[in-house]
Amino acid sequence: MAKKAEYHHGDLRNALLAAAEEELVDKGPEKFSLRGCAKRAGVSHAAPAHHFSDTEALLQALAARGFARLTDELQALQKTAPPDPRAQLIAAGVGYVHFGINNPQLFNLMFGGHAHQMKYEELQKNGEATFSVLVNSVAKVRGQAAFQTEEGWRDVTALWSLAHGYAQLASGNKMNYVTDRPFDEQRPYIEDMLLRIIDN
Amino acid sequence: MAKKAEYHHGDLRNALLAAAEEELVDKGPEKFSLRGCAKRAGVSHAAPAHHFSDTEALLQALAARGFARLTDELQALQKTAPPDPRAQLIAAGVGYVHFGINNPQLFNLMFGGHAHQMKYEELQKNGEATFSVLVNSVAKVRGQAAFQTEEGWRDVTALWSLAHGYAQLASGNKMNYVTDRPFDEQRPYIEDMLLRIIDN
DNA sequence: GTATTAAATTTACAATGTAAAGATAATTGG
DNA sequence: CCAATTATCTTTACATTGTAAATTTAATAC
Repeated sequence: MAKKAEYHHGDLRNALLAAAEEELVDKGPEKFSLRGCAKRAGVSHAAPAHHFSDTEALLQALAARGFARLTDELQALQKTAPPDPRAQLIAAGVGYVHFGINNPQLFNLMFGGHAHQMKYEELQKNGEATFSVLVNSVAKVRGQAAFQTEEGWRDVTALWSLAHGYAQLASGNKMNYVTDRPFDEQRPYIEDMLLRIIDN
Repeated sequence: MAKKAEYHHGDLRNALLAAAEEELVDKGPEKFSLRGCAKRAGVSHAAPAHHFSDTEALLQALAARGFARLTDELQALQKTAPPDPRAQLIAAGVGYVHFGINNPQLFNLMFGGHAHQMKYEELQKNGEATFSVLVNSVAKVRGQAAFQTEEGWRDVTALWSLAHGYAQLASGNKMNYVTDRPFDEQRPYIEDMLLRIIDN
């Protein structure tokens, strides 16, 4: 529990993850630098090596953390939402979009990589946890038996795709005609889109 | 029209763009290197500077080219599809997904950046051209008057979001439960999802 | 309290992006 | 047709980066 800058940081791993997110947010994925993260955390440039095998490992850990945070946010939103299944599902969908719009760089990191599944299982696991929030919400609307047919999976796929696509297009400034507006004005449109799928 | 390796390449700009795509595809966005592109094109590592101000400019030009190719593919698909408006729209939507799945790194480059709009207007322009294929297709289904109300824009937003989200989730290995199958097996599901939105 | 281990630093090096200066080919104007 | 100019590419140079190795310092274990 050291306060001053000392030889042993105490919690450098987490500090580096926080620093990496800052670095990512204000320098962008291209200009991102490991040495920059170390500087932000107040340690030498080689210190990260003791906690992350290389830059990629740090970024993947950050992505994994992003999924964990997204899962938490969705669950928190569902707790404050009305308990009926449709409202719960809408809460998750809107929360998903909200997260993407508010964390564009992190969101992109989380979904930008390819073929990293095997290598970083924590990332895989946390991603699946997020996914299961959605799946469970659909199950509560459609009934558990839905997933014995393929229709339940189609619902999940369509809902997830819709929310995800909107989130990325919005956060990437590809739909300025709608995303120039504050989020609370977008919310009814998002809800409407999601409901169109739920209500077939 | 020189064949042998000579001092003046003749068409280095295009050769570099082709090299950059190769480099991106088989090294990935992290390990991507400008010097690697130069080597692939068979020129010195400083040659690219005469055609692109920096690495970012090369990547943005590649993204712009990606949008141009996507637009072409969509229009080509629409020419072979049945002429009725719904089939035309479906062709564009399915083609969009197909492009994303077959060009995951390029697709990600095209949609991964942020705040580059002002700087690289060709990218902006080509992106809008792709977008207009979708908009026009929706207009032909709904009637031109649709865009005087907000409902037409909602259709566009929902369709685009759905296609885009599916494409990215699929190409990022986040939906293996469906994307492990060959594309022709996915096609009817994709069409079904798009139709669900078109048919309200 | 010493030995061992963990956590950080310092040093070193190869790879990269980019700038500057030089070399070579293409083009232009007479 | 030839000199001069311009465009295109190379060579050289340098700061930044990622990562490995050796070293130092603190924490832990016996």
